[in-house]
Amino acid sequence: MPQHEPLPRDPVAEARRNWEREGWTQAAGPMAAVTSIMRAQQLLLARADRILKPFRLTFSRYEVLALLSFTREHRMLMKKASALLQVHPTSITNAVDRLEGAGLVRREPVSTDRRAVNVTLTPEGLEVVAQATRALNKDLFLTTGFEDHEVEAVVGALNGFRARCGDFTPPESSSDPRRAGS
Amino acid sequence: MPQHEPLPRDPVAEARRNWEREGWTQAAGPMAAVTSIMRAQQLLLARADRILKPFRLTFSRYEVLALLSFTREHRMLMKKASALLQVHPTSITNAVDRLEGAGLVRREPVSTDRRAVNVTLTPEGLEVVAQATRALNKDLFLTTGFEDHEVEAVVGALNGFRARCGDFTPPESSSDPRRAGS
DNA sequence: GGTCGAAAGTAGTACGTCCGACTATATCCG
DNA sequence: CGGATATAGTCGGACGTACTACTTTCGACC
Repeated sequence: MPQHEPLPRDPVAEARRNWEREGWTQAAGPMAAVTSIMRAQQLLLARADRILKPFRLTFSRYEVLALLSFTREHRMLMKKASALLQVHPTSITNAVDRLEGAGLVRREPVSTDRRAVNVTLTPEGLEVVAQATRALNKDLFLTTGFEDHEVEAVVGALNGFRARCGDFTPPESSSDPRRAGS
Repeated sequence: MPQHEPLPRDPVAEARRNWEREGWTQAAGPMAAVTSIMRAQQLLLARADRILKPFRLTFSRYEVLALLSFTREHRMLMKKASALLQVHPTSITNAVDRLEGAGLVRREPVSTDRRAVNVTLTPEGLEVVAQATRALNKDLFLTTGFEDHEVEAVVGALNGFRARCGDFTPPESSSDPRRAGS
């Protein structure tokens, strides 16, 4: 699936050695982690898009569908989708435009606020997202090769980072402060 | 820096609960890991681009400059840059177009192969990449908040994944088979 | 030596993302 | 009540990425 031949050596390790050679030893580890994340995301996104291609979906559009499918009424405000997916409102507009064109969602007015728009999953959309999820589970999530302890390590470490970056408010007081500890 | 308010709850944990509720327990962990990686990359890229903005650089263009800066002659074939950065040749063309426009690199013909093009760092480019690297070290890598053990966990786990995906050939025989061990 | 396939790079197109500007509506308050 | 401000969503543009198609050149084979 990568359009490139495998490299003879790990480019992340290479970069780390370069950093250490320049004396940036403190930054070398985090730099390697950041670079690993960037490259892994690139590989994951490419794989996901390839898996979703038969459904005429991209990963971004799949995320919108999946989000809707987990709501009671299969319906959500554009604004809320934008907030939950942490993307710019125009990205949601873009995704919904295409999903609506494909008949997988509908835009509906909101009676209590005429500025707002509800996005609703159509029956076709519900069917497609179910199939797409099965495909992703089978061909991506179940075959990443991540070991259980790696999953917890990655999720745990990135959890802390995301919380610090303001992705979400870490559960400090009430809810449940369990960490992804092994 | 995120253009959104922090969410009240962790969306990754939320998704994981949804997966488990549907009975996709095997896939739930890797799904959470993948989602974490996607979101972390989004946050990291946004931060990096913001840090690089004063230098009129994006992270992609910075990567090209950094790659060149670590070669002896500050020079590299387009093709090789494409392979090392694992991006499509057209992405390199795009990046080099803009870097050349900014006077940070030059395209030079290759005497032994008239199809090929060498990209060479200009003195301005060398200066800019040095400053940009200092900025990234200071404002991104040294402030990710990753603990040492988290760095090794993330790098190690993604290392395995990237090797399996064909990002690079894992060192199995000769070179140096040390893993990202603590 | 000539042909034919492969390789390096570029142009054009599609898509996703962000930003800034804009419209329409809602809300706050004086 | 009415103007100022804030909010929901969209439009146009910039940028990064990938894909396809194309040109030029290389190299290999007959």
